[in-house]
Parts: sequence; C-alpha cells; structure tokens
Amino acid sequence: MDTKKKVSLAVIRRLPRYFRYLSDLLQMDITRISSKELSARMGITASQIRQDLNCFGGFGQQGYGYNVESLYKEISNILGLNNDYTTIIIGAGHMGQALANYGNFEKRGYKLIGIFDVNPELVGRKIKDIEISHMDTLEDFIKNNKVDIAMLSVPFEQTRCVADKVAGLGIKGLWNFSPMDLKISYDVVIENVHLSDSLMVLGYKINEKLKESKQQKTIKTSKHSK
Amino acid sequence: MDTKKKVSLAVIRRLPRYFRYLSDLLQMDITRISSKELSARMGITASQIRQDLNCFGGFGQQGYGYNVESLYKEISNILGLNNDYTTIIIGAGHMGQALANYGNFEKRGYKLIGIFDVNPELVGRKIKDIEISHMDTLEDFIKNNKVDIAMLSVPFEQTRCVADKVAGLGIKGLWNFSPMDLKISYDVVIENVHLSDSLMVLGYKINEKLKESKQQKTIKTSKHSK
DNA sequence: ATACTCTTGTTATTTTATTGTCAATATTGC
DNA sequence: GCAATATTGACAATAAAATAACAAGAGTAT
Repeated sequence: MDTKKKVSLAVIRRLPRYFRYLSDLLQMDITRISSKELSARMGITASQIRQDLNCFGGFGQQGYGYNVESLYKEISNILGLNNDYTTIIIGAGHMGQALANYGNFEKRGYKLIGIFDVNPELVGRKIKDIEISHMDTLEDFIKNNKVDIAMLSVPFEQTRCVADKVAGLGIKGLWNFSPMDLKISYDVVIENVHLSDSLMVLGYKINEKLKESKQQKTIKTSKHSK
Repeated sequence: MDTKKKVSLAVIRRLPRYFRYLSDLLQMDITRISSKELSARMGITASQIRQDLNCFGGFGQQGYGYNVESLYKEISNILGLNNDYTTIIIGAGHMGQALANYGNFEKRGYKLIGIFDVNPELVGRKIKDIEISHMDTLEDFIKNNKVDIAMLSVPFEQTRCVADKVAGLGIKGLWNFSPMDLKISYDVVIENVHLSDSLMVLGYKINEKLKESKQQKTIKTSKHSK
C-alpha cells in the first residue's frame, strides 16, 4: 500500500529551481553532478538537496552523484511538465498580452489555445496566431475543448466572478494575477501570483538596509553613547 | 540599545497580505478587528497574526482588538510604503509594458520615472507619459536622478549584465523577472519573480490532484486488493 | 462601581524544516 | 583486483516556525 506521506510545499517550491539549474548544466554538457557541487552552485546545503530529492526516490548513486539528464527528466515528470497542459488567458490587457507573448511556457508544455476579453477593441486581434475571443464565447469554448489551466489577468473586481465561472466549467487550475487570495469551493487548484506583494517585500528589504546603514553611521559618529 | 532580533522573511512575506486585508476592511468602513476575526477571514491562526504583528510592536489593545486604520498605517510604514520610491523599467517588451501600465504600484508610492530599451522601434514611444529611452542613456539618467528600484524585464541572456551595471550605479533594489537567481556582490537588494516557477508549481498541484483521483477510482473499483 | 467578557502580548509546546552525521556502497586510480 | 576516495540515503540532531495556553488588562453591561 502506498503510504508515502505528502511532500511539503516548501520542497515543491524548490523543484523548479532544481529544474532550472539542471537545465543549465545540461546546456553546459555536464553529465553528472554531486549534491555537494550543486549545493555550491545553488547556495543551499547538500543535505537539503539530497533530502528534497529523496522525497521522490533515490535518483543518485553512491560515489558518483546524480546523472544530470536523468535527474532533469525525473523532475520534469514530478512537476508534470510532460503532461501537455492546455491553457487559456482570460483578460487580454497588458498583463494578459505579456503572458501570451511569453514563449517559455510553451517550451515547458503549456500550450496556449485561447485568449478572452470583453473589450470589443481587443476582440478579433491576434496574438501569436491566436485570435482574442469575446468572453461570451468562453463557456462554449471550454465545453468544446479540454482546457486545463486558466490564466486570470482580469481587473480585480471581476476576478472572483470569472474564477467561479471557469471553476464551474471544470478547469483544473487557476493562475491568478489579481491581488486577492482566490479561494474556490470547487475542485480547482489555485496558484496566486501577487506582484504587488513581491514589490512591497522589496521595499521592505530596501527600507531595512537603509535603517541599518543609518544605524551604522550613528554608531560611528556617537562614540560617547554607551 | 536596540537589541530586537531580525524578523524572519516568513513573517515579512505575510505583511503585504495583512496590508491587503486591512485595506479591504478600511473600504468596508470597519474600524476595529480582533485577531480572531481576521484569522477567520484570512484563513490563518489568530495566534500567528498576533505573533507576527508583535514582531514590530504592540499595536493592539486587550479587550478591543486592533484599530484597522492605525494598523494599516503601521504596516504601511513597516513595508516602507511611505518612502516614495522611484523606479525605472529596463526592458520595454511585453512584460515591461505590462509593468509600466500597472497602476497599483504608483498608488503604493512606487513612482515610475524612466523606461529603457535597446530596440529602436520602441525608443521614443510613450507609455503613461513616459518616453522610452535608449539603454545608452541609462547611465547618465541614473547619475542625474535618484533611482531606487530597477525593474528588470530584459531577455534572460542580458539580465546578469544589466543587473551588474545598474548595481554599480548605486541602485538600491532590483526586481528581477528573469528565470535566474540573481546574485549581486554590490550592496543591492534583490527580489526575484519567477513566473515559470509559479506555473510549474501549479502544474505539480494539478498533477497531484489527478493522481489522487485516479487512486480513488482504483480503490473503489478493486475491492479485492488488500 | 462591579462582575463578567473579550482580547491582547507573551511564554510554552508542538510541529515542521533544515542541517549534520555516518554506514553502506559505487567509483577511481594504481 | 585492491585500497583509497567519493557520495548517497537514512536517520539523528538542531533550528525555525506555527500553534496553543494563559495571565493581565481593557471594554462592556448592568
């Protein structure tokens, strides 16, 4: 009986990083890598790498390390990159267009098959050979095509409504770009991308650094304080 | 002597979320909130909320809870949202344009003052009253203007080079959209946004869910297995 | 004013994540 | 082929994060 316990999200979120580094190694024609060497490149401990990988199976070999290509493939599989997911973009504004034009997703097996918007100025225009359709046609489209993932780049106010709609139509995953924590009752997986949150964290870090350097100066100039 | 120990990044990354929820509460004219109620809204424990906030000071009051407006302001301050950071965008491709057109950043005190690209087709065009300048003018621009943050949306291959350049010119923070872990020796703070990583995690989650439901079916149909 | 309720800030506990250690075993060099 | 070296996977130890517990104090109702 399969009693392997659920792998923590912390580990999962590191997998794409491993994937990227392995991809780089492949490009450099490096065929084998030890956890120690990878650890040096990635700036994390070798122990963590071995432990992470062992959540999914013993991909390495004692005295040798890991074979780059096969580890790469293993991680691809774990991430489901060979599943050939189909995607649609809902909201063809600037962010939606940026997503549509970003080629890397296709390369990883995410095939864009539809773009939708309510704006009549946008409907009919083409992005990468895909014509932007009106939102009214969304329901029929999803019913007639297998759509795995919807990328949501609609205005904040419409996000919840659109999300509920596509969730009800049987979409498997939502990639949400609105600054809200989408929660859906349906059986849909959600990944939120909160750009503003990320920018705020950057702001915080800068702020901290500034405070630090100010404190440094204070310490240097006021030698009389205890 | 200020001996408060560094607040963990895990806490910091939750601050923008608190900020968002408080912002919502303000809009709903809710003036006070208890950790318990906020916990119910956010789906995290009340204990965590209290502990997080207490990293920065006792903003609450026993028997009352937290005053929404003043907590909102406190968190704004912690995040440095009142610092009026200036930003530039390097790389005016689709993602750069999306960033330039995203109004929320301005609202939070991030003022866009320059956009740069190498493409002569783009140079001279205006986005939101800001003319796209050629990369050759970047150095002078940074020397003549206080630029806090550079948003990097240049092609993968050029990212490292551009990052090093602006870091050397005294920029405080980098917001990196390339799928690489930027590391800079200079005194620059970096926040990476890895969209592909996020999409891969979504793929993983979908994959997991699929496997789960398949397993469910197996269990249901094969009652003879032990 | 008094009793009772609510809710914080803090400390204790539990859980989760990371790091360190080491026996087992494959590889490498001679 | 044998000794020396390298490196994993498993597990133990440590560190960090999340949760629970609770005393103390403020708010509320009567």
